[in-house]
Amino acid sequence: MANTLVDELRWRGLLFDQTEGAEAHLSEGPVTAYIGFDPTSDSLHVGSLLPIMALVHLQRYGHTPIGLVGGATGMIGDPSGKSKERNLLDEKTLRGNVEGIRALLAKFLKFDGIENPAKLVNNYDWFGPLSFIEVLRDVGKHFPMSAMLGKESVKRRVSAGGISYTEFSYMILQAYDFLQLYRSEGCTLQMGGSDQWGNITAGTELVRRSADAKVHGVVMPLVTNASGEKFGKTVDGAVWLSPEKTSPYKFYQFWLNQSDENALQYIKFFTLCTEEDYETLRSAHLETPHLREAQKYLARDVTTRVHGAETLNRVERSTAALFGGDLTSLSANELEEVFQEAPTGQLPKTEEAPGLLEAMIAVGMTQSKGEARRLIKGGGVSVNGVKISDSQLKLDELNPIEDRLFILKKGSKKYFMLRWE
RNA sequence: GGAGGGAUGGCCGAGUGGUUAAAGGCGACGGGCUGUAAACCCGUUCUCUUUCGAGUACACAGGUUCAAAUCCUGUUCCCUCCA
Repeated sequence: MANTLVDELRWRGLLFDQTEGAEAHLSEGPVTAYIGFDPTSDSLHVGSLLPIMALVHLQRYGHTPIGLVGGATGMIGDPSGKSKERNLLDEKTLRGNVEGIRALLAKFLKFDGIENPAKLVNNYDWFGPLSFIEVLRDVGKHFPMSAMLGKESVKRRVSAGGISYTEFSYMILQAYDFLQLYRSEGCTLQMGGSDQWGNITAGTELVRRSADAKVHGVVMPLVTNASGEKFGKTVDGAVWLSPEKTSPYKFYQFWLNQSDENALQYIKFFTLCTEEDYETLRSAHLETPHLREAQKYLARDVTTRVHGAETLNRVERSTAALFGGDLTSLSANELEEVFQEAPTGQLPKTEEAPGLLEAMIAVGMTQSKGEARRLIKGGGVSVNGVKISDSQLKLDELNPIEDRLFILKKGSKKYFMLRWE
């Protein structure tokens, strides 16, 4: 372990910017720090993993981490990094989302049994009872218009077509969070992604002006892949942390399929790998890149932390069966277990067996028979591990497993399951 | 308010009466190579049809013509310039 939190963040490449004196402040002793999470969905996606890891690092270095869920700010919408005005969520939806986030954070942080237990707060608790008049009088007074208009997030939105008063006010709310946590918890540090810099400094300003205290901000880089695209988005959409939204199998595969460069970077970002172990792994990876040890390490580590060791085990067994293993060595029941996350279709056993083309449509592999035919012609389809070249085949000619199950494969890694019973 | 330009397949973009289901690019999908990678190479990419072929399609609604994405009229939407 590095000597201090800042050193730790630095070698991991997680230190993007910090307010003046932040590093000194952190080295003086344990501090209380917070990071905000946006509850616009009931699950966080992998993009939120970085701030979560930041809380974890805080706790490891003896600081007290506070996770703040924006029950109130989520109703407003942060204009940072957004090009459009957001839809507002109702209170009930938000409450549900907050609960989901609480459950998730519990997997990463210790909430009791140690000297610096993590805390979770919801800013709706203090914004709910607060009146508009109070905000304008006590908080708004400390915000010069010129400073607000000068914020990058505001400028970009104004020139991109406008911003509503509601979202314009967002920074005031986030700043007030900091003030509130400073007063009630002695919180002196806010962390976040670099897109939060404007909001964070709004907070340190507010605390300085209204409580006459020096508090700090530390921001982390935004995670992008090697080609600069936003991290965590795939063609199927975001990669979520909850198993209901993104299956553990897909989750594991997401990490496993990272490029060499990204994998090494992400190990520093998303695992607790020590610097020594990292260097060992890195040189091993550079020497034998085809073994993809970095990807495997990354996928195992993150999947275990998010979904648990048991789930990792299951996912790895599926992976072994799918890549390199022999499907037909498994029983129908085992296959159903392995492919429980694959798209599944069903066809009835009729007098005349349905054709393969129909089956492909039934499991959602293709939209039309023409497309199915072309795919077979191109050599992109296997059934129960056997590559198909004849699109006229009927199901009874394709050796159903235990006379009722087909595993269809499209391309090299997309699987579909067909029940024929 | 005045003048002009435009709307083509998931996206960009050729095409101004007949070999145009519509060039080219991107994306997507499949194959090869490989490490379940990157790069690269090849193929496919409206629907139905084994093939032949048929149907639908170039903003929308009509019209001219043997024949229209292409010409005409109206409608809707977008853009640029002037005031």
